[in-house]
Amino acid sequence: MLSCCAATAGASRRTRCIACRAGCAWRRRRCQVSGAPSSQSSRVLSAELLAHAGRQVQLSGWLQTRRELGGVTFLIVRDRAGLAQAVVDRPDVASQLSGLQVESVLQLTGNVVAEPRARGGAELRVEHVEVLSAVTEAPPFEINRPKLTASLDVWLDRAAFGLRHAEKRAALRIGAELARGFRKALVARGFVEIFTPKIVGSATEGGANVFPIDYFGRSAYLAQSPQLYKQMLVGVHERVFEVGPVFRAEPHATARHLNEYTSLDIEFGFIHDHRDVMAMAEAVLGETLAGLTERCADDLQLFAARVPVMRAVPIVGFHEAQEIILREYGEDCRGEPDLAPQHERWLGEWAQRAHGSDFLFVEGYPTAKRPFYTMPNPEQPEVSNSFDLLFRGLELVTGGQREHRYERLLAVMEARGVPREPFEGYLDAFRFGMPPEGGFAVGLERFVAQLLGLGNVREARAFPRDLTRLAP
RNA sequence: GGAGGCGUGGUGUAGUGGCCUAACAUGCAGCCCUGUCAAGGCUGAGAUCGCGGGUUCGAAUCCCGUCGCUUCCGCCA
Repeated sequence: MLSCCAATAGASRRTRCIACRAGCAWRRRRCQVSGAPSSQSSRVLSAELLAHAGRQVQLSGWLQTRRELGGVTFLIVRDRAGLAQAVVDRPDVASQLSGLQVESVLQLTGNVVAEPRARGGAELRVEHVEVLSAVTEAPPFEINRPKLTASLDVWLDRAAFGLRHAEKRAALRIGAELARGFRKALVARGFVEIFTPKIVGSATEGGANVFPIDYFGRSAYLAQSPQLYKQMLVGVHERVFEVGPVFRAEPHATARHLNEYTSLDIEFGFIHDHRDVMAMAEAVLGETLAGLTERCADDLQLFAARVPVMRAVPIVGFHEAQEIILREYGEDCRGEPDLAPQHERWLGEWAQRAHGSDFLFVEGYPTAKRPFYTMPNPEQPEVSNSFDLLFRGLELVTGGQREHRYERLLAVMEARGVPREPFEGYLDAFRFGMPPEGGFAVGLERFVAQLLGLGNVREARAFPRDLTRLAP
C-alpha cells in the first residue's frame, strides 16, 4: 500500500532512518524516506513500520478505520506513504479514542512489533495517543471502502473530504506522475519549460469560447491555449513546453469536457513536416507511460489499468479514416469535414482490432477546419499538415506543423478575416525569423481518465470546473 | 444551444396506483466480543419519497410546471 513516490524510495532506502530512538544505527542521519530531520520528531511512516520492528516510534496520520473487538481495538492509520495497523488493548488508551470519528488525525506512540497477521507485516502497539485533530461529526459518506459509493456530484461537492478516498488519491497521483514524466522526457530532449500568460488581451484562436475578465477597466480573457506564446518562444529557445491550465468557456456537459483543464503543450523548430511532430509525440508520450508503470504500480493496480506500450502507432489519413468507418461500420461520413465522437470510438476499436494498438494517429484534416496558423500540405493545400492522436477512441492530442512563413501567414489571416492588429506581437516572431516548426497539446485529465478507465474526466481533476460547479 | 434519463433516511439502492404505518445495504448511536483486516452478533435513531400544482375514492408511483443532477449531440483536449 505504497504511494508512487514512497514505493520507489522506500524499496531501496528504507532501513536508513534517524527517526527511531536509541539503538538505531542510523541515528543522526536524515531519514531518506520520510525526510524528517533529526531534530524534528521521531515520526515513522506507515511504509517504514516493519523496518523499525522492536523500536518505539511515533506513527501519525488520519484514522482510516477503527475495528473494536471488545478488549482490543485495531486502528488503520493513513499517511502519505499508505496504511498501517495500530493496536490498542489498554482501556485508558482506548477511552481517549471514544467519540472520535474516522479521519481524526492522531499521533500514536508505541512499540513496533513484527506481526504476520497484520497487513504490512508489522503493527504498532499503542501506548500513547495524541489527538491532533478530533473529528466528532459523522462523515457525509464512506471513504474508507474499496469503492466510493457516493455519486460524482455528491462527492465533488465535498471534494476536500471525498478526494481522500484511495481511488481518488491514486488518480491524482497518476496525473502528477504523467506530468512529471512528460517534463522529464522533454528536458532530456533539450526542451525548455515555459510559463506563458493566462491573462490575454485577445481571443486568440477563435473556435472555442473564452472567459472575459476585467483587467483594470480593459477587457481581457483567460487563455484558452498557450498556442501563440509557445510558438513565439520557439523563436527564443527552439524547443519549448508548458504544463499549465487552459480555460474553455464552451457550455458543454459531457463526461470528457472540463472548462478548466491542464494542457501538456510542446512546440519545437527545425522539423520537416508534421510527421516529425507525430514522432516526437510518440517518443515523449511513450516514455512518459513507460515510467509510469514502474513508479505507480500500486495505483495502477487499483484500477486494474493496463498501461499501453506506445510503439509504431498506426497512422491513417483523414479520408482513409472515413473509408474505414464506411467499410467496417457502414456509416458514410465521407464529405464531412471532421470526425464525430462516435467515429473516433469506432476508429479506436478498429485500431485495437486491426493493429493491436491503443493509439491511432489520424492525419491530414481539412485545412478549413483547422486554425489559421496550421500549415497546409504543400501538394494539396486543402489538406493540412495536422493530426489528432486517438487514445482508446478518444481525442487525446491535437498537433501539427505551423505556418512559419511570414508572408503566407499574413495572407492566410487576410483570407480568413483574422484582424492583424491584435496579433502584431505574434507576427513579430515570424517577421524576424522562424524555422519550420510544429507542436502538439495533450489533455492531461483525458489522459488519466482514458488510462484508468474513469467514467468521467472530472474524476481526474481535484476540483473540476464545469457548467455549474464553481466551488469547492 | 439541442435531446434523453434520474431525483426515495447521511450515502447507495428497491418499491412504478391501494399489500407503504415506505424496504434493503452501509454509515451513525448503544450493548456483547482480545486478532480484526468490507470484522461479526443484538438493539435503536434516522426519509412528510426534490419542490409546486393537477388527475383519482386513493399518488413515492400517473399528468403539467419548476429546480437539481446526469448522459449524449454540437464544439473541443
